[in-house]
Amino acid sequence: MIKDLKLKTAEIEKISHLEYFNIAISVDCVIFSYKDKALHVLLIKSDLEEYSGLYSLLGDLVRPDEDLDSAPYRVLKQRTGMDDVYLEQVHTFGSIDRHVSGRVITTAYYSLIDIKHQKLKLDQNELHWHPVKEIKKLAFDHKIILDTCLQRLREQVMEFPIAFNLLPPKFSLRELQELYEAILGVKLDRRNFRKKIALKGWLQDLNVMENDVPHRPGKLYILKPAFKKRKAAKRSIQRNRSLVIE
Amino acid sequence: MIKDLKLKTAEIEKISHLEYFNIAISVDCVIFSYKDKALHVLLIKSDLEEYSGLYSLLGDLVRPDEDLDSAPYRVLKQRTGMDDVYLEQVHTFGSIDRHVSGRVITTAYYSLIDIKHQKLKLDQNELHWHPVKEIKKLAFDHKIILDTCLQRLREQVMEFPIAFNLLPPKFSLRELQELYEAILGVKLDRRNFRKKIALKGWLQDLNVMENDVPHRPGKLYILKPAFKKRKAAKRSIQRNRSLVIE
DNA sequence: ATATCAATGTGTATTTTGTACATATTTATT
DNA sequence: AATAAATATGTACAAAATACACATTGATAT
Repeated sequence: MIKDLKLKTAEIEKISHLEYFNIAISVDCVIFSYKDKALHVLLIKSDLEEYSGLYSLLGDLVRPDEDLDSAPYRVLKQRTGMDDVYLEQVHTFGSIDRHVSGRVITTAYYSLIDIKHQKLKLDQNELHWHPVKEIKKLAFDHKIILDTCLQRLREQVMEFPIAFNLLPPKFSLRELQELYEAILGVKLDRRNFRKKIALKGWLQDLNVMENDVPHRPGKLYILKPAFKKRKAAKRSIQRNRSLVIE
Repeated sequence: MIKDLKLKTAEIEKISHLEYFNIAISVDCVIFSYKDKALHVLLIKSDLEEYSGLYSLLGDLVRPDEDLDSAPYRVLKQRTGMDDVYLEQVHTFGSIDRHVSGRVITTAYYSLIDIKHQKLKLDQNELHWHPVKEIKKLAFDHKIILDTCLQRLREQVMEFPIAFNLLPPKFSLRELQELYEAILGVKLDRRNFRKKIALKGWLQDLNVMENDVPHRPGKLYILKPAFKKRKAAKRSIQRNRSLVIE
């Protein structure tokens, strides 16, 4: 292995196996959801003394027998019970001292999930949704990871039909616009927003009205099936060696 | 460490240290340059039997005592002698079987360098520039890494003042346009290109003419100093333990 | 010196996209 | 029946992207 990576023999001798396999690799998931007209992220209370009272993202070490891109699916499945989620790799963070207890390089993914989804069960209530806007500080470098993922989400949300992963299948244009406003952190003009979305051609008019609003109901829409693929990180077959915690 | 990542004690016992530290992490550099009016990439002949005759990207294992983002700088410095390069992290590739000799997860960076730079000395002539367009196959998953990095470069080149890293300090608008055409793989309209570049405000007119062309010379420009920062991956201080190969 | 060649340098009309903005309509509620 | 609150919709204007042609300059060849 070391040979493959073009070190010379003399150097190889000097380097113990452990020295190069001394770095752990993890994934961290920035799991976004949308409720109460605000973007939320799923956090867990850090159990490290160094970070007592702080929250952190959901992550886990990557297993030697799973693809990197499979690891965040596993984390999500374990923690939320959901397995049909939108996931996208964003960036890999690897400062020497980013983790207090050792050298861990982490690949960050963001995920978009519909909080009303049936399967969603928050693992032992250890997990809580936090409004993204109110998060000032997280354990490790997780605030930077969160900010990086939020920025990426903002870059992509107007270009690709991904925001719909945060909504139930049927939604009104008002709900959709409020979602976009929550993600982007800006107010949008209703007419211009509708024009833009119409131009994308992502939506299918159901010719059905909302029935749960205390005012004039709006039309309901769905994302056209053609756009329903959950692209991004591929979900390859996992070959777990019975390490799954459930 | 394992505790921090939220495995439970029962599980920890089952997992040997080596099992989790069994994954190596590397960086691979897609080093772009520009010559003969074509985008080139720096490759090395693979010395693995499995890939005999194929070329591969320049990479190395990340050392336990260097930041992830520092590793590609080290690789570039060692291989080309250059240390003031533009580098940007693109994506991390981690399929189980992407590397024939073991589990290696790799973070890909692309780099832009001026091939006419004085310091550039290709390590023992093992390295060669290949026109990107002509590359059909590479060792490992390096063709996919190359494609991913090229795509990212194309996305960024109109938005940020980075293409200039591929040119000598002084250049004509013709050279700049030819460079953009090489990167993007399309012909551009001269007047529209100039208008667009002018609008960006990146360039400073030197009021000096080319003198090495067999036709009417054009004006020479430089990138305004304010835009000369090599952003992207930060170059943190390395704390190497005398492992540098030179 | 003159003619030719090849590239530089420049502007306008058109289309497309983004932005600002107001009123009539529908339904639930009182 | 009146009111309140949201839906639904179009147009004028500005900004950005695109398509397109000709006069000028300097090097070169005769």
